Amino acid sequence: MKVDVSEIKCIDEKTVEEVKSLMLSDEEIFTISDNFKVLGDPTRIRILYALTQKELCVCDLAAVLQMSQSAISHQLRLMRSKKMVKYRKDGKMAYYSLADEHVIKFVEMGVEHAKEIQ
Amino acid sequence: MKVDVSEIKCIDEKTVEEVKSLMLSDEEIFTISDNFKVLGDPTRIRILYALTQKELCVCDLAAVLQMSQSAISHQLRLMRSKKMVKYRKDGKMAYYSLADEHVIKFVEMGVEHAKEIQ
DNA sequence: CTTTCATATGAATACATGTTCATTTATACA
DNA sequence: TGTATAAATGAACATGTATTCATATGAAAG
Repeated sequence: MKVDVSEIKCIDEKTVEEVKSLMLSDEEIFTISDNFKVLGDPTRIRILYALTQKELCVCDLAAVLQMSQSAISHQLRLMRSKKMVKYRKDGKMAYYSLADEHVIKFVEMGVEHAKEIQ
Repeated sequence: MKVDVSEIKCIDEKTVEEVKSLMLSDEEIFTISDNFKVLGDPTRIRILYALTQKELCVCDLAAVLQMSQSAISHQLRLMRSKKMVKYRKDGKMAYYSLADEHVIKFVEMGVEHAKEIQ
C-alpha cells in the first residue's frame, strides 16, 4: 500500500481529521463487511430466502435450488459459522432455519430494495 | 453442476414444490446479492461510512482511509455503477456522497448489527 | 455387523476481485 | 501554450472463494 499523503495538496486537513476521528475501528469495519459478504452471493441468498419460507433439510434445499448436496452443505457450514443459520439434527437429517430476526430483516430489506430499483 | 435429484431419496416432494414456487427469479436474486456484495468489502464500508458523515472528495477519502487515490477511485467507480454513491464535479475536484436513503439505511443496519453481536 | 443413506468435509480447480502501477483525461493557473 | 494537480482508467498480479470430486462420518434398517 503506497500512501504518500504529503504529495497530495488538495486535502482539507480539518475535514479529514474530523471524519477520521469519527471512523469506526478496524474490528467493527470487518465485522460489518463480513456480515454483508455472506449476503453477497446468489446461492446463499437463495438458501436464506428459501429458509424464510420454511425450515428445510439439506437435500430439500439441494432439490429446491437444483444444486449438489455438497455445494449446499459447504454454504450452510459457512453460514453456520457466521451465525446466520441454525440447525437441528433428526436422525440422519439436518434441518436448517434462519438464526434470528436480524437475518430475516436483512433478507427482507434486500428483497424490498431490489424490487424498488426493479 | 452435477445434479441428479433422482438419486436423492429423502426429498419431501410437497415441501420442495411449495418452496420452489415461492422462490424469487434469478434476476431478483442477482440484484439482491449484487447489492450486498458491494457492502461486503471493508474498504467500501469505510468509504460509505465516511460519507455518512460528510460529502468528501477523492483525495480526502484517500487521506481518511490512508489508501492510494487509485484504489479509492476504483471503488468509487464500482459504487457509482451500483448507484450507491453520487458525485458532483467542482473544478478538478469530485465530491462524493451517498446516493440515497437506502444506502444510509443499509450502512446503519450493518453498524447496528455489528455492535449488537460485539 | 453390514449396508444404505443423509450430511459433512478436505483438496483441487476455476473464476472473481482488490490493489498497484503506469498512464490518460480534464481542469486551473502561470 | 505549458505545467501542475485531481481524478479516472486499463492491465497485471495476488488473493479469495464457490463448486466439484472423492471420501469420511454417523445414523437407521436389514
